[in-house]
Amino acid sequence: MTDPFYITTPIYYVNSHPHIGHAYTTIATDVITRFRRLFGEESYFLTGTDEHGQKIAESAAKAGVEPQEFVDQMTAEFQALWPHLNIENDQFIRTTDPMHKSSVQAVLQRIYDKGEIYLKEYEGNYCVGCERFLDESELTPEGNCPDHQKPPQPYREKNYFFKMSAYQDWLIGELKANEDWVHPKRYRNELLSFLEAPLQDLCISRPKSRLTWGIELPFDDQFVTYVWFDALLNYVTALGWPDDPRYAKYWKHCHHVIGKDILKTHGIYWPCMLKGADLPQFKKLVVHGHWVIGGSKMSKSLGNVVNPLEMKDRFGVDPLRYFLLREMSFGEDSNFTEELALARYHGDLSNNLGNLLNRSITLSRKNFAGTVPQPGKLGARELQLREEFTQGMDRVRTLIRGFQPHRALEQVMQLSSLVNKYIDDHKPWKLAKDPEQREPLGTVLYTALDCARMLVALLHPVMPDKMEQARIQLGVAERPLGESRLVPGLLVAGSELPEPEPLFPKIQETPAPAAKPAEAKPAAAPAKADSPAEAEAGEAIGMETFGQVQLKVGVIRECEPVKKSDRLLVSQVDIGEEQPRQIVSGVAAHYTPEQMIGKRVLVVSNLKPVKLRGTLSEGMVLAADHDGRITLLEAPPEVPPGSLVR
RNA sequence: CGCGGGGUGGAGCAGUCAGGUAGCUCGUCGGGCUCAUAACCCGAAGGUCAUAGGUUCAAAUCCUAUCCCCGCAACCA
Repeated sequence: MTDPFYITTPIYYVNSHPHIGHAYTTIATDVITRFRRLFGEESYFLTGTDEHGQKIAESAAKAGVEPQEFVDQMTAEFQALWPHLNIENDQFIRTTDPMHKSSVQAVLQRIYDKGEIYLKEYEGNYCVGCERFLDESELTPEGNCPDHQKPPQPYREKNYFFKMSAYQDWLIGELKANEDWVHPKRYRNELLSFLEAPLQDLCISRPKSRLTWGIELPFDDQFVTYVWFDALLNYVTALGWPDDPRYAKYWKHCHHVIGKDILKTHGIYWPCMLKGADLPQFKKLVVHGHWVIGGSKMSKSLGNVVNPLEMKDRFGVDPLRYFLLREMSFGEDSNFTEELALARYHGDLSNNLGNLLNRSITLSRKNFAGTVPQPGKLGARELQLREEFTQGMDRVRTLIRGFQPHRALEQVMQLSSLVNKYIDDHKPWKLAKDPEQREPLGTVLYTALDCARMLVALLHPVMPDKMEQARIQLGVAERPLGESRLVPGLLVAGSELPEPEPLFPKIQETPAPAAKPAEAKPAAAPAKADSPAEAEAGEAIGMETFGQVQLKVGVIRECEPVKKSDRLLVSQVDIGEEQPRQIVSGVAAHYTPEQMIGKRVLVVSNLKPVKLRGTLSEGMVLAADHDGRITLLEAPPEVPPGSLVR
């Protein structure tokens, strides 16, 4: 009798569109859930959206709609996407659900009644433009807001605080006592190191004068609750806390799957909040890493941007799911490139598994009139193979339960290899030529098909559609779900085997980048360009606009690093004026000061001077950016400094 | 001393928390097979597990120090 299993993704903030991060977390959670069900555990999978807050209100205003209308649209986007990624969640919670709101208020009231929430007036640097308090460290050297170039105003404000600091020692104790509370363990250590510094009380409100799009505090209608008590509580309110039987059944078995970016909120704020509300703790925090593109950040130049979600159109959803789960060592960051995805697809799915299915089905059809062969008496080799499968499937179960899907899938593929080897060893194509060997032939082919059947069951959680097709190819009538499917010998001899088609056909190597630009990208329909930089080949500018830019040739006479900065170099550039210009450039990652000196570069000479990291910069040196590499553009040696560039 | 992650055969990665024959995928070379999606199987070459110390009967794994990469933060006019 195993415990029920409750698993959640974070609720996603609907101020931005769904991206690979959302998709990965949700797919991983879905896969784990489906595995648990395969292993016979009763599971409940929750995801949803976080819909309140300042940014939402702003975005709605900008779009000229009411916040509710805005979040309805954005949430619909998430809800529409998940089925396309073969995600089957049991529930989808929205923080604007009435039930959620009333539960949040109930929890807040409860903590307030205990005296764990207090009102405090405090003073800070408030930037009206940003509509928020700025920390000292965020200000420019002159003490201005970096975005608005204006000094923030000293501002007094009252807000409610949760006495989180009181729970610091308790939390440290919990983390130390429960080694498995946070997975992988590394993140537990990280939390403990956070907790070496004193924990501050948590500001949990916003005055309505600043923000109305939120849940009103039950004990003061002049305030709404800030994100923490609104968003994190969804895990509890979704279950119908306090009275719904789902809460009683599932809550204490709760596993939170999160990306490492929100470790602190889930590993520190959330346990303290639960403790403050006298609610039981969740069971486990499961933390995964991030996808990086091509080893570093995405380069916006040309076709090098890999949008992982577009991979679904190229490979199909299921292979994408397989790749994401197999490739990322759970907890670590991982690289996403088309090459890696293609290698996995061909190596694991086409060659190993797909071909195994194809060859064993084809052989059986040819020799047994299109049906699953009748096996003879099993020999030592067959029994051994079954034993290896039984053990292998146990390992898969253990690895999945230990949140190591990458290793679980590695294990599955090794089982697949084993069957390929078994077939090769027994050479059924040879047996087929000898009428005397009819029975051993049946045994070998049956065993291969039966093993393939178990592999299909094992991979169903990862690739539901593909494995459903495979199930049909194997002539299995029942859906291969449920633990009993993981038992050898269940394949029914005599079942019809339809003509197989390759499940994972080979995919052409990367088409030349030139092939692409013509076709529009209808797939990712809704708005894309969210920053001006992405407007790339945007509207053409007129000559008069370009004419406003004054370019000159300059020679770098001196150069040194800017202190307290690892991207900036400051150069003295001779552009034919009496004094050399001091120019700061963000090229320290690509050039040493020594390499800079003597270069004959192109300079924008009529830029408004600014201070960067406290150092004055009176212009800009032009450079080419190719795949993240920076190369300074240089003028030929015969051009004297000060020459105008036109 | 801002925070964190990583350095394992040619490439990409497991393994490190609970020390005990160094594993996977791809690539290379040789062989086998021909049922199958030019797939499958076998064999070989190739690693002082970044470096230096230490603990231990035993260290990729634990401890200390150092070097190098990469994210984040600040910052690329």
